[in-house]
Amino acid sequence: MPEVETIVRSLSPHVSGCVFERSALLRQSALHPLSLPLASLAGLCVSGLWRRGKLLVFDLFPARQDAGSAPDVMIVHLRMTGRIFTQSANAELGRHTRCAWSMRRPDGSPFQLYFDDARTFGKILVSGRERLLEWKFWRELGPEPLELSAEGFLPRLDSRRAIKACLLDQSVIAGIGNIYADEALFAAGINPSRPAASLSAAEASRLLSSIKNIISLAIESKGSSIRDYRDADGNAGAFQNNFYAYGRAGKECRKCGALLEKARIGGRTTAWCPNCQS
DNA sequence: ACGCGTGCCTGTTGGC
DNA sequence: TGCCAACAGGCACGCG
Repeated sequence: MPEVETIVRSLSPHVSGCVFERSALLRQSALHPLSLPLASLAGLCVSGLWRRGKLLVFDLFPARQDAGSAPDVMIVHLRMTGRIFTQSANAELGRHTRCAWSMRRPDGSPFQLYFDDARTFGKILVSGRERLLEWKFWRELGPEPLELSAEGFLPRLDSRRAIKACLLDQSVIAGIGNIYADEALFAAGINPSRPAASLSAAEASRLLSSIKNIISLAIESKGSSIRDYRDADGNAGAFQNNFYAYGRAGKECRKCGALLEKARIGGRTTAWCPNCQS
């Protein structure tokens, strides 16, 4: 999510106020099954770019004659290896380019918007706002962590699942991936295997504070670049240098020196300090 | 209703 | 050096 937030900030100046002309879908599976055809974007203007959880949302200005049937939003989910960036109008496609949009700036100059995705997990969804509610994932997406209160968070943890699994569940809380789940649990001193419902109100409050703190710091660092992630200008993030838990299994804890442990929790590789997290 | 395991997908890594 | 299995992970889906 800090990566998506960084992409919103870096891509927005390049696409805001620009108009879609042609779309080239190079990999059919990149289009979400609920999406309208990409051809429906033609003539629409990007009136804003924002983020909801890990989803990148393009607001589309209904500038066409047939505005009644025109989509008013395009959502891009980059998943792990997706990248989105602008290119010159005559640029060649990359090996992993899944979609390319020909666009025009307010001054009339042409350019392209590329969606590259090596592992092809990412999705594009063009839709009207009402139709969007047919998308279960969107409908049930949990609250934004930075806007969530401790009182709102606690009842969402009423589950026998491991707290780590709950943090990764986008309907519990939006935007937390494997990296930030491990980091937040470490910062809060909470063992990732604990049943979510076993957390006291004080612990849940501490965890939420840690989530907000970690996410804010990661956004300030422009995200974490393990390997693939780059922002819309091609820049890597720096938060990977601040990891205490993620990817550090078998290494010494940066706080107490104990060896970090590793297990699969919530279906994901998890690292934690057996001494600092209980 | 809930919680868990598996599949999707391809580039990278590490063991033999 | 080359080969290949394991691994990375966000989410959909099916099972018990």
